Amino acid sequence: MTGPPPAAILSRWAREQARLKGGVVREDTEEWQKEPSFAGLQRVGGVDLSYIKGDDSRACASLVVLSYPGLEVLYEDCRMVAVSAPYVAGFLAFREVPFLVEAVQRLQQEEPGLKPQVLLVDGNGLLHHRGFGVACHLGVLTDLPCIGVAKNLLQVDGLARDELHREQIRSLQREGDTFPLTGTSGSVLGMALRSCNSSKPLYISVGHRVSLETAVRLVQSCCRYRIPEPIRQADIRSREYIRKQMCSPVKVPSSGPEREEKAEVDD
DNA sequence: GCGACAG
DNA sequence: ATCTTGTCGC
Repeated sequence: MTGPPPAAILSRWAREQARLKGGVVREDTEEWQKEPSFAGLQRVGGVDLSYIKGDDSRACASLVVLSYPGLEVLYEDCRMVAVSAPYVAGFLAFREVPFLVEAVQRLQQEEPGLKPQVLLVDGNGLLHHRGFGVACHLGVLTDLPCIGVAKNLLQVDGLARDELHREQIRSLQREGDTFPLTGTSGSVLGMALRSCNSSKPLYISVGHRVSLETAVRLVQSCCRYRIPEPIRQADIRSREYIRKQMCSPVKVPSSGPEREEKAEVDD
């Protein structure tokens, strides 16, 4: 039984986003953001969740912090989590954000000195049905500068994967080339970025406390491959964590060769 | 009404 | 997100 959630649930979620939306800041708020080469920026974070093929209840949430501009991993946190909310386009935050907030809180408590100065988030920020994607959601809840990095275009406000869009993608010749994602409403919701020699661009949008211009430049400067290193490392580590877990011994609760020393608690 | 729809 | 091997190229 994997049907779409009741409209009432989605409505409640939408209201929750509307409540939080007032907290989004779309301008640069840190000094390093105003420096030509981001002088003063030393740590960039990345978050991601990886799922198990046949299991829609568990996933691995990971948070990594990389040095900047060296892009070496300084901190890693992978943890199995019990996902409850289903995946519904436009409501990704409700599925993934709780575990990411927990990871950020753990980091603040255990290694406060490694707190990232900016976080790259898998998904969109302002480029969203209600102008409040997962990158905004996480940004408001943690008050960390956040940037939305999506691998596919979310079709919203007239934006579509149509022939015009494909033509615009073809126009991105060199890495670093971009074109604005302007909705029917007239506002620029994000930017398509050719982050490397891949014909497939990244879709960058403001999450929290970062301007779109800074977001694009920063993501570009974190790319060794198409996916910016912080997100790529979080992705690699979370799927590796799951791969190992699937090779580990299976625990069977009520059967098995040896189950005799168990002191059964009967009423 | 139907289809499209980040991860 | 995940299912999936080799393979062509720098």
